[in-house]
Amino acid sequence: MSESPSPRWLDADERETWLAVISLTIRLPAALDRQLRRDAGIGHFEYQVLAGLSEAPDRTLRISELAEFADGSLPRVSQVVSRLERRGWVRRGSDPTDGRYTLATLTDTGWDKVVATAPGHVEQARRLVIDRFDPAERARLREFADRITAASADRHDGLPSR
Amino acid sequence: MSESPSPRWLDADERETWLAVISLTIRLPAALDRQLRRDAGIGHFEYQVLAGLSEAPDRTLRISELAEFADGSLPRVSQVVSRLERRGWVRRGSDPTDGRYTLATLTDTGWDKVVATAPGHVEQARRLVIDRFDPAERARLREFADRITAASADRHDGLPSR
DNA sequence: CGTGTTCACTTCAAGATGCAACCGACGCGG
DNA sequence: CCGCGTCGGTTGCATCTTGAAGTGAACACG
Repeated sequence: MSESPSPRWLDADERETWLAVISLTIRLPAALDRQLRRDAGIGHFEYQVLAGLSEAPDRTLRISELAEFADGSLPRVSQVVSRLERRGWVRRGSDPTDGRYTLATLTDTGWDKVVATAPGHVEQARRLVIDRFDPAERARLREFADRITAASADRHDGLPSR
Repeated sequence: MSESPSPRWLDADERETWLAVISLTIRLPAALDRQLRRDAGIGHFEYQVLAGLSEAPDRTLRISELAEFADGSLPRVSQVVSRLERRGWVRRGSDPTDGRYTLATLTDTGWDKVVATAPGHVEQARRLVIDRFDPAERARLREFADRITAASADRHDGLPSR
C-alpha cells in the first residue's frame, strides 16, 4: 500500500498498438468461427480437436493431450469430445495401459469430416493471415506472437507487484 | 464443383506461424480476463464497455456506439449494460433527439470503478505486450495486427464458391 | 393522416464455458 | 493387502453468448 496509484499510462502510440492487438484477438477468432460454422457446422475449437486427432498416431490421443494441443481446459475438451462422439466423429475408450487416461479416437466418419473441412479452413488461414505476409514478415510475425503468448502464459498475472 | 479439392497446404514454416497466431488469440484474451476478473470482478468485455463510456463526452454513448467500440454484438452489449446497471455503474436513458436510441451513461460509482481498475489493466497491457516491443517493433506489430484485422473484417469469409 | 418499412434495441430459448465438487484408477508406504 | 494421496476425467451449476423473434419509435410514401 505504498505504490504509485497511477502507473505509466499508455501514450497515443502505445494505445493504438494495444487496440490493434485487442482487435486482432477478437476479430480473427470470430472470422474463423464464422467460416467453419457456416461451411462445416462446427466451431474452431471443435475443429482443432478433430484436426489434432487426425494427425495423431492411430488417430488417437488422450483427453489431456488433446486439451494441451487445443489450448483448452479439461472439462471443456471432455464436453467437446462428448459432442463429437454424439455426432459419430470420435470414439472414447480407456487406456489399456493406465485406466485413468481416456483415449479419444477419430472414427472413419470423423476422418472424412476433417478431410472435407480442412481445405476450406486452410484457405481461410491463408486469406486472413499467411498469404498477407512474405516469408521474412512471417518469421517476424511469428516471433512477435510467441513473445506475447509466452508473457500471457506466465502465471504472473495480477499485481503481485514487485 | 470443378475446383481443386485440396488447396495449397501450409508448409512447416507457415504452419508454425499460423499456430503461433492462433495461440496468441487464445492466450492473450484469457490472460486479460484472468487479471480483470481477479482484481476487479469483471471481464475484459465489461471493462471495455466501462472504459468506452469513461472516455466519451458526458460519459455517455449509445448502445450501438458502444457495441462498435467494444467489438460486440448488439444483444451482447445490451445484456452487459443491464448487468452493469444492476451493479450501479451505468444508467440507461433514451435519446431525447431520437427515441430509438438508448443512451448508456456512466454513474459516479462507475467512474470510480474505472479509476480503480484502469491502472492494473494498463500494467497488464504493458507486461503482456507493450513493454515487450521497442517503438520500431511496436509500429510493425500494429501494422501486422491491422493487416489481419482488416482481412478478418471482410465479409468475404467462406468459400464464395467459384 | 395511415400504412408499411426501417431502425435500434430488447427478450427469449438454446447452446457453450468455466469452476468446483466429485469419482474411479493407479501407486506407494506400511 | 490396506489406506491414502494423487492424477485424469466427468458432472452439475451458475453464467454468459448467440440467433431469432419481438417491441416500439421514427421515417417514407401515397
